[in-house]
Amino acid sequence: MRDRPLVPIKAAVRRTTLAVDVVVLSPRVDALAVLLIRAPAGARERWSLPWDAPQPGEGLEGAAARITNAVLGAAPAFFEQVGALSDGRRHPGEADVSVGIAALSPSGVGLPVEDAEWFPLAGLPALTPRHRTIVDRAAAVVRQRVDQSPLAFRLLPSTFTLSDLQGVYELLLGRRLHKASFRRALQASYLVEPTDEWRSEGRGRPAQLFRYAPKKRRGARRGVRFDLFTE
Amino acid sequence: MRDRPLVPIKAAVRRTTLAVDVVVLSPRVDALAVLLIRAPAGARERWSLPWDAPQPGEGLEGAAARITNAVLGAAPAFFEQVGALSDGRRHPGEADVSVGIAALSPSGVGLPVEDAEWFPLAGLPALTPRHRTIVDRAAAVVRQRVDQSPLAFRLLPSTFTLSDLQGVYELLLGRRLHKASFRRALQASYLVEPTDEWRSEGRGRPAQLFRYAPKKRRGARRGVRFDLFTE
DNA sequence: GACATTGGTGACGAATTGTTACTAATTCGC
DNA sequence: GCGAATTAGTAACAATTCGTCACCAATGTC
Repeated sequence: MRDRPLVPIKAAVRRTTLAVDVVVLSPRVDALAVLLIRAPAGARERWSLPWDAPQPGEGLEGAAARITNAVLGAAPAFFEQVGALSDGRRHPGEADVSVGIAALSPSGVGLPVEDAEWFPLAGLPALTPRHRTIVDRAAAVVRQRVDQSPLAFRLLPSTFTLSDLQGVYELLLGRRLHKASFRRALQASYLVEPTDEWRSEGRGRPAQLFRYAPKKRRGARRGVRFDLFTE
Repeated sequence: MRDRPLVPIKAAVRRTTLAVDVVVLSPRVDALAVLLIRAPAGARERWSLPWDAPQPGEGLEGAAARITNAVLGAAPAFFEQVGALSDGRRHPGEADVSVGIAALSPSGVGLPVEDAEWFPLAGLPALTPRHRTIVDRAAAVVRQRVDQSPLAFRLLPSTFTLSDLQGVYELLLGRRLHKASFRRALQASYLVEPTDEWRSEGRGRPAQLFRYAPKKRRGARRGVRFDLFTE
């Protein structure tokens, strides 16, 4: 405690450069895909996440929506911040600070502009170190939020089959789920209600269509779980 | 898709003012407390979170450590980002963007400087709107991370009783836990190991001391839980 | 009509969880 | 010294949840 200032810190703002870096995720052909843009010639990495500085008066999520719209032609269906990074590592615009944002976009919505392309999450080209971190965190955040937020429903049309829904969950979580267990948990959650429509799609029995209709239920607070500590 | 630019966005950094706002949380007399600093005379709110702009070359967590040290005289035991806010709402330093950081400090470590004081989380004085949001999010983040991160152990000395540990969990979660269930879950988690020391503290049977010693265990991946959707 | 394919559910054993109730070791009051 | 109070620690039971298997239903294909 010797070298602590005797008076409270004198806080002062400083000017820094800030970037919003967006990880647009979308289900494409049975895998989650990330939207990347071609870097200008001469850059060390040939691809990067879409990014920009936020406009004055524009919120961070607003900037993410604008950026997604500029690259994909459609606003994302869901956002989640991934964290702010100021690690001094390389960024395409040499921004001092990056705010990473995960954005989810339903498949079939929007079309990438000429210099943008979908890449499967599992097979991305080289990115700047900071972008690489942001992508990894975005995937982790999505996996963590998928059962606490109606995120999966934003990737589906307003009515959908339970198999569709399970497919989205499997894509987002990156693993297979057991059909009976999935439906039982869904039943218990009161998140969907059946419509009286059915959809026949090729072979197999037609599936009933459901819609997202969350009902209030008392918070089921469990004991401590002591999940896997990643640290 | 009409009004979408025909070429990929030309990203450009802009200069903005950035603040790191720290929510220092610490167990004080059976409640979680937040460290606030007295605002300069004339400010609309009389108290605020400790904050500052990050120094050049200093990371965001580094800034949070420096700020905490300046106000408390001790570095925090744990950090977690709470998110970046650029909502245009009021901030003591009129920063364009705030990065909120939750910092945990063990009780009994450090001493607030003259113009700083602990307030119980449940009874805070008025803060600027942005600071109020950051505090609320910090509490939520801590509650969410407490069973995924060895955060509770950072608030305890290297050896502790299981009652101590349960008390910290209850403080962080803001609710009581059942003794037998807590211990069974802890047993199953292989996070602690007993020492051969015992501590007799006033009346009652002496308690065995434990230490934090996480053992590797295979990731227990469960099915989907469909937790409470807050949205 | 047999069969492949997809949708949907009942039911059973295993594992987990919430709770009660008990035993153990100590201090306090008298 | 001795019982009451207090805190630590655990066994055991009931209820619930979870993972899985097995099956039935409805459709298209041959």
